[in-house]
Amino acid sequence: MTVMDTTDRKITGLLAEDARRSLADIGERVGLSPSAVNDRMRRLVAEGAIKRFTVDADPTALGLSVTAFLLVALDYETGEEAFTAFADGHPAVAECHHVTGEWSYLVKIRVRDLAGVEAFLSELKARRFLARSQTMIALSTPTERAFTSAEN
Amino acid sequence: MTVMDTTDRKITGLLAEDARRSLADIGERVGLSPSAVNDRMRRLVAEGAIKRFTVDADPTALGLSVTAFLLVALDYETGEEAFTAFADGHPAVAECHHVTGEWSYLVKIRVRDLAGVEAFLSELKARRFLARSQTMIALSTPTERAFTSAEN
DNA sequence: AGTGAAACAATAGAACT
DNA sequence: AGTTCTATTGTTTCACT
Repeated sequence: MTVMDTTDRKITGLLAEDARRSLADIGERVGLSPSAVNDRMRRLVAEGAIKRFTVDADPTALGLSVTAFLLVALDYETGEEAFTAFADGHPAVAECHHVTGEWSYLVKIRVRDLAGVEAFLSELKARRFLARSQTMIALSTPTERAFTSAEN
Repeated sequence: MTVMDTTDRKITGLLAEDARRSLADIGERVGLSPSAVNDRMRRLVAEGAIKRFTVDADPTALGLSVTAFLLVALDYETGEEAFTAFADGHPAVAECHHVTGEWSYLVKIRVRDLAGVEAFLSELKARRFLARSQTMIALSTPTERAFTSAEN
């Protein structure tokens, strides 16, 4: 992957804020013509630096009122691949990270209600993935952004 | 907030997959004219069901190679508001959730390198937010999606 | 709420530096 | 890599149902 220059980063940042900005608008802010911005955007998408154009939807409006995090230690019998394939294919799974420390995986799920959390745990148990697990329900989430700036 | 009907949910889902679809394209898929889709989209944005149009950027391409999760128990002296305000204002913080269980907050950060994790922890310590904490570094993340379907 | 048409704005491509 | 010009495509508004 080619490294992004400052202009690429500005463009990506502007799009992260508002992906409906016109090429002319972005061009003005970064000092390029609309066509040049278009070329760069295509390149960023082709290279995978921009994975996709999407909307930030309020999960609650979609009927997904509960966010929960599961710390899981996999059963020794379980192949990691079987678990990650299951997680990736499951509609409730928003994120699945292989992490350092006491636990193997941190899984973030979004479900309708607490019964949805229970159902998800039951699925994991039924498939014998779990050696042990710990569940944290999000009571509130003061911050949740798709984009993190690179100022650090 | 008005409840979303099936068409609204379809539109939101289509936009989450690809926010650059034309009104005509979306209209065909949901059985409406471009104008009607436009009306609904405006309403969804106005109501906050669609929070914004954005891009899903690869953090690595932006120079943020490390994702880490911090479980934090706040110091008794710390006001929760002071902590959430700090987290929300910090550029490294991608998510901050108030959670049930042994820990008060789960914080997801994205930083350049491991030194960035250490720097963030130092900041928390310097501000005397921490009673105790636990850090998990993401070794790999098999799944990370902005959008979770409502099929559960 | 939705349609269809016309006016307007944005994007994509070509020719060129 | 970038610019400008233009054809094509997409969006917005409005009168009407």
